[in-house]
Amino acid sequence: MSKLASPAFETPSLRAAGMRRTPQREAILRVLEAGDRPLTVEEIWGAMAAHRSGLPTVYRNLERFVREGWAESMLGPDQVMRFVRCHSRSHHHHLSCEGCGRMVEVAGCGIETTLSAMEKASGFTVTRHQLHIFGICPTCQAAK
Amino acid sequence: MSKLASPAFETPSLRAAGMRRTPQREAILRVLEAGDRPLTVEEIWGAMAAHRSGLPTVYRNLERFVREGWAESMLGPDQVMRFVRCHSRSHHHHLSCEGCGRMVEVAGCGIETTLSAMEKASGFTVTRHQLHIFGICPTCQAAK
DNA sequence: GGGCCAATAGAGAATGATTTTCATCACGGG
DNA sequence: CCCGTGATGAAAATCATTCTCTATTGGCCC
Repeated sequence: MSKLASPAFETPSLRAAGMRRTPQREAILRVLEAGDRPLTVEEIWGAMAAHRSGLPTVYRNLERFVREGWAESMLGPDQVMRFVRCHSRSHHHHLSCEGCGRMVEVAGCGIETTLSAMEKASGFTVTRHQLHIFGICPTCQAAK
Repeated sequence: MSKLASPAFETPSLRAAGMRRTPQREAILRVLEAGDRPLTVEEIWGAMAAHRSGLPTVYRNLERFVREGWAESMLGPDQVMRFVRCHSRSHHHHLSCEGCGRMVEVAGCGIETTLSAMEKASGFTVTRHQLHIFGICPTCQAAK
């Protein structure tokens, strides 16, 4: 436990992605990491306490993280944009609770066959898809 | 073919939905009906030529139409909100071309089994889902 | 370890889509 | 044909997001 203690939660690879390692970026990632539900820009900004930065910086970086596939943005039923950290960069979908907003990531995707059927029927070449699933989480079901 | 000729394209049922039948509403629906791709509010507004109305009216009515399930809103990759007429009020999904923006509606949905698998795995009770599929339409594929 | 340069952050203003306000208007039941 | 209520229009207000421009700073090089 010397002063050489490892950086614990080493940021994925800001560097590897060609980005400089700044305290703001690490703070944003940390906040996203801690959130168990999609967060608005203001929520993320407000949670950055120590490293409070300018909103433009939050916007700029979130945009970049989304581009890198580290986070995903989604427009909820309330028309507000929210961001979540993608724990997996491989194919997955999000399942969010209409009660508390909490969200879980569902690995994989079982709709490939559906998609290929659609391709055949329409003549389109499918390039990508977004699937957002809404429901009530176990906790909210119990609270009901 | 008397002067009693049916109102041709009778609006779905503005009245039945508790809405008054106004020229603005009919114009908006007509524009949506004619569009073969998601349209922005400004595009819809601009296409209302004869019945030019105020932008707030377009917004108000689109919101209502979406609520009634007659249209659907979607945020494209360019972050602009667009609206499409749902030809079917039954379950369906949209497949849009990343080349020209044209969109087709795919009847049905083959992901029920996937969803129920997710329900079991997560403990959530799934209430609804959104699936947006992107691809290249036959025309754009040929043009390539 | 210090210096350099491009990348990045900050502040504040600008932008622009969407919404609100409120007075006027018109659909449609009686 | 009249009235009450819901709808529209015009203009202003909102407010999230973006832009501009300058000051910082990360981190590769020597």
